[in-house]
Amino acid sequence: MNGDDMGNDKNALACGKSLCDSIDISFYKTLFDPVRSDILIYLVSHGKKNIKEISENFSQDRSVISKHLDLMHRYGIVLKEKRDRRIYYEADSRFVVEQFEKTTVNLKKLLLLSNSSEQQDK
Amino acid sequence: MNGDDMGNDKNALACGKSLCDSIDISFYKTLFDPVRSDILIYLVSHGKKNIKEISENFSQDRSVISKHLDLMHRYGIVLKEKRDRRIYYEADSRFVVEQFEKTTVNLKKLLLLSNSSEQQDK
DNA sequence: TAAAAGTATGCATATATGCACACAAATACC
DNA sequence: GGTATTTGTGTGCATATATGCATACTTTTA
Repeated sequence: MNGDDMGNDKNALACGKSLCDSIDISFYKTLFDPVRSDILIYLVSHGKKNIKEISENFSQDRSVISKHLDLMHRYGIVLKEKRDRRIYYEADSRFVVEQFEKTTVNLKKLLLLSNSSEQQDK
Repeated sequence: MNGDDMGNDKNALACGKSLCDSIDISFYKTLFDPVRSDILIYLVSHGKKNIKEISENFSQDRSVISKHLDLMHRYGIVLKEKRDRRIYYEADSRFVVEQFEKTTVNLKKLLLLSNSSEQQDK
């Protein structure tokens, strides 16, 4: 980005919001990993499971699954619950769906906004 | 995934669909890259632009921007149109929004489906 | 004290990104 | 027409990030 055309020809970010601002990219990057999305589906269809149970159904090591779940938990994709010596994970389906709904609304605003001034592209 | 418990204790994929099946993960991985989402926003707010114009507004080299746009075009995020010696790219906002809407619907089916049979986890 | 469950660490590999440059194709200019 | 310039792409290399494995460690419980 050249400094000299900031403010008139503007860089992508100058004209309001960026996707990064209005959307939690990290959430989607976390969700759209093959292993993690498989874990999510596994949890959706099997209910609460601990890491040992999960890793027995995947080719990856316990330590790997543990890190994936930590990421997923950090972004709200799964819930964590300690019971006796185990930590049970559970898909937070409602939250995930809500994120998508929210993002869809934001995207409409962000992407279709300029339709009025730019409308019939061709 | 152990082969011996396929079909009873099931791996994540055995129990119906996976996220990968019903959702175009590559589309989202392509979209949720900082540079590419910035390019998308740039195109949304500036209309049709060629690679030279775009790369002048980003810090990356033309060749880098070219590759990003190629990826974006492959997944339908941008439209391509050749005019004289230039190739103009344009955000396909409608398509992007449609993808999100479709995915939201799929996710609801996929993630909230098991609510009835799963609510009492255990 | 031993086993189970989860996590942290170091290392190896895979993938993604970016740069610099060379190249191809189309056009502009003499 | 022939040459130079513009525009976009392909390639090789370097770096950054992500993923996975093996292992050691902590904590809890049997």
